[in-house]
Amino acid sequence: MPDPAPSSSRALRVRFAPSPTGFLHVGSARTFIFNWLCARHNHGTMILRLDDTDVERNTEASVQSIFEGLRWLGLDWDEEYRQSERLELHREAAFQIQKKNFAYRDFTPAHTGDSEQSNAQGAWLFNPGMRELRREESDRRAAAGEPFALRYRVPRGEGRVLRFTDGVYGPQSKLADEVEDFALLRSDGMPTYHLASCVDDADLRISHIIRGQDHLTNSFKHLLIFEGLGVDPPQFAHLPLLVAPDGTKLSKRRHGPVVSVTTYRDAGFLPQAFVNFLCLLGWSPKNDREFMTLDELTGAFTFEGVNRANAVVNFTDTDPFDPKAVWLNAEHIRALRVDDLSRLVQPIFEQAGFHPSPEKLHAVTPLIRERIKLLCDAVSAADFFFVDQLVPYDPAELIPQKGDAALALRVLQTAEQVLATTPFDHDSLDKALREAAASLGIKAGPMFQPMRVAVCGRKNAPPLFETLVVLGREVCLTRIRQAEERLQTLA
RNA sequence: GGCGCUAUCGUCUAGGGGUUAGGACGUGAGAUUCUCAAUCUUAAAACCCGGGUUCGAUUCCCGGUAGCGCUACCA
Repeated sequence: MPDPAPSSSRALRVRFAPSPTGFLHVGSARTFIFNWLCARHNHGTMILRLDDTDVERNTEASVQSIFEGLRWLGLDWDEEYRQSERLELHREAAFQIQKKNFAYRDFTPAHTGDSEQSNAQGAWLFNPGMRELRREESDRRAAAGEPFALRYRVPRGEGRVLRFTDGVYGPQSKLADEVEDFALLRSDGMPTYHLASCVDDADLRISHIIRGQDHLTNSFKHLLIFEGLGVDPPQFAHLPLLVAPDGTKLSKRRHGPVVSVTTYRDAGFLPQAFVNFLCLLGWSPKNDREFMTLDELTGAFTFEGVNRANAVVNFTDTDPFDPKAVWLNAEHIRALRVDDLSRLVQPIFEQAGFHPSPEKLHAVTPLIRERIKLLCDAVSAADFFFVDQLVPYDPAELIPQKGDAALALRVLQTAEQVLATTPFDHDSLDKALREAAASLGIKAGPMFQPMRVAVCGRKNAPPLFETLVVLGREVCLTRIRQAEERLQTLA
């Protein structure tokens, strides 16, 4: 083991340690974010460690998908490790723990029964006979090749109380007698999660372990391992879990793609909005602020702000995203500069089969910025700017509320004349079209609605004059003439 | 079953021995506007239950209940 003498003033080092058994899950992403916030807030070191000791379930594809997710979040890390490359360290540590008599060999065959049933009568603590096996016999059986698991020799019968102060949950204690003799090494010689994790945390001089609350009770075991290793344990801080509306822990199996961060990315969430949303789940700056930039989050982050109850991510079958996440995303979109939004939305239009020039897109962007909640909404909000031919619409939509086809036709004919002769800028069009309405003896509404439908192909669209300007005179005139023809078909 | 953790509007949360229990999302109504959106105003909506401590508990303590987690040679 490396230098085991940490000082209380050692540098802050935190780690995010996902096991690559699938895509990056929103709960994991949140754990990563809180670790990152803690690191950056305290000018510490952020470490990414892939806990990939479970060869059965780990895949390289998962590793890639985790990187993909993290890259999208846009949060960095300073050091990177793979647990599978540190196997020797773990084995050596296990050997040292055993040597110090903090662990013993258990030759009992692996437990295969239904664990629920075996737990029904009470907690299993250790396999009788194995804890007290004489050293010589244990050595002999091991030398003879008999498989064994290495178990921690949890202190018993001395009333020992295990204690630590959690950064979120406060003082924690548990009777050592109630902790089972957990495994350190499996009978195939591979380290368990508990061992590998603690050995690496010690070796990497992790100062704060920030992880999901599902590890809260595991921390007592980890305390014991650190003791066996002869190092001071790090500080612990557990985060409340993210749960589904039914209260169960978010899981890939039960809840599907809604728990994958790539689902949010693909739906057009902004990473900063997603991060903002996740931070607000189980944490509060306590000042009623909700919309926050990464810098603001970093500045405001403290463990005191972390809530202790699980947080529900509110999705349904029809709507996979929490309404608050969507709202925050809209807020972040509105906060974007036109340049940036325009650049983000470009690939989305490309995917949808539109190929707007950057200039045109730049002109369209301000018209849709306040009208979209997700980036992908941009296509349905602005497609009419980029098509050659409007998709057919119901000509009846051209007729204003209190009017008839004849009025609509007069409006369009008047509009056609105005558009043909007026300078094509916002203010001129505004003035000329309002005057035209007045000359027809109608209000702005009945004047603009037929025009809007004619030009956009639908009733709900961005403001008319801006739209006309972006579309350009020729396109507007063409579409208005087409609308007039469509109107004829009604009569 | 054992152990641990948790409990404020539907959801995310603030608060805390005496408050009209605050904000936000969502929902309803209204205002504004050329539609939509945005914006503004407004309404409905919460302290799990029972004991105790106290002049007074939603807040502190205990119990119950419920939920979650751990209870694997998974992580």
